[in-house]
Amino acid sequence: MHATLDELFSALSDTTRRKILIMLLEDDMAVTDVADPFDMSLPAISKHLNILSNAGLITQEKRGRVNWCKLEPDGLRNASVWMLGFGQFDILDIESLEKLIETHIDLTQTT
Amino acid sequence: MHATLDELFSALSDTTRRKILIMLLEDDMAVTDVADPFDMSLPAISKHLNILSNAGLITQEKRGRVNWCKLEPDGLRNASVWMLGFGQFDILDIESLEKLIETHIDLTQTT
DNA sequence: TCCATATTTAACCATATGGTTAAATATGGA
DNA sequence: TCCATATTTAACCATATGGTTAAATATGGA
Repeated sequence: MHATLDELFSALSDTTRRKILIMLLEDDMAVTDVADPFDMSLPAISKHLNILSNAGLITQEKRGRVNWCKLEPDGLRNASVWMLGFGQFDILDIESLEKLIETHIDLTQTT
Repeated sequence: MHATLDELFSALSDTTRRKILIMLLEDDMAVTDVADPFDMSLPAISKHLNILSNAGLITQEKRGRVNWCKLEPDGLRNASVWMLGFGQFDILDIESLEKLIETHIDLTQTT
């Protein structure tokens, strides 16, 4: 269940897989629909989805014939934590970060 | 000069390379000294350092016989930005994030 | 029952990756 | 000048990665 950092960063190191993640940010999708925008065979996409699953970045739930792919938001946590520990916040522009957090708090408080 | 996200995440996907980055967080180091704690040949380390260079995560400066390796703090920026865009801040614990920022501001203001 | 749809598995292939050892290169210093 | 030190380059190797096509599998629906 615990994906390693190797698996995580490795999963993120492919453009196709990052695109898939961004697509899934929008909504859950069936494998065939994930594959649609790519100029690549279905088995290739299927493999990419497996890699994302093993990295803990998505989960797949089979309902009937359809395998629904769902983003696993916790998946990035370990990579994020590593970057935090590494000191990414010395790098990022602090103002935009604070804005982001305010936005987040707003969103949290309206729930 | 511009490392791709593929190169960046790929460079981060190896434990040896992540360890090297953490070592360089401490101080600049010669190639031989970087290699020392690893149970691996010098050419292997040399290759890893090249990968880190190409990913923009370190720079190397040759002074005399010695090739000094230096962390490139901007290197992580693109990866960080991608993760931000991806919405990592919905994931992370906001309180600890705020503490981090306060710490950062303190550090910034004492300079 | 039988065909269509959704997806995975199997077998394969070319190239990339991460390591090795041996040799080459370049600088420092006696 | 000549040896030691620091590092890279070359040639090689086994395994991983990212793709392919063909076949298998499983469910849905007429």
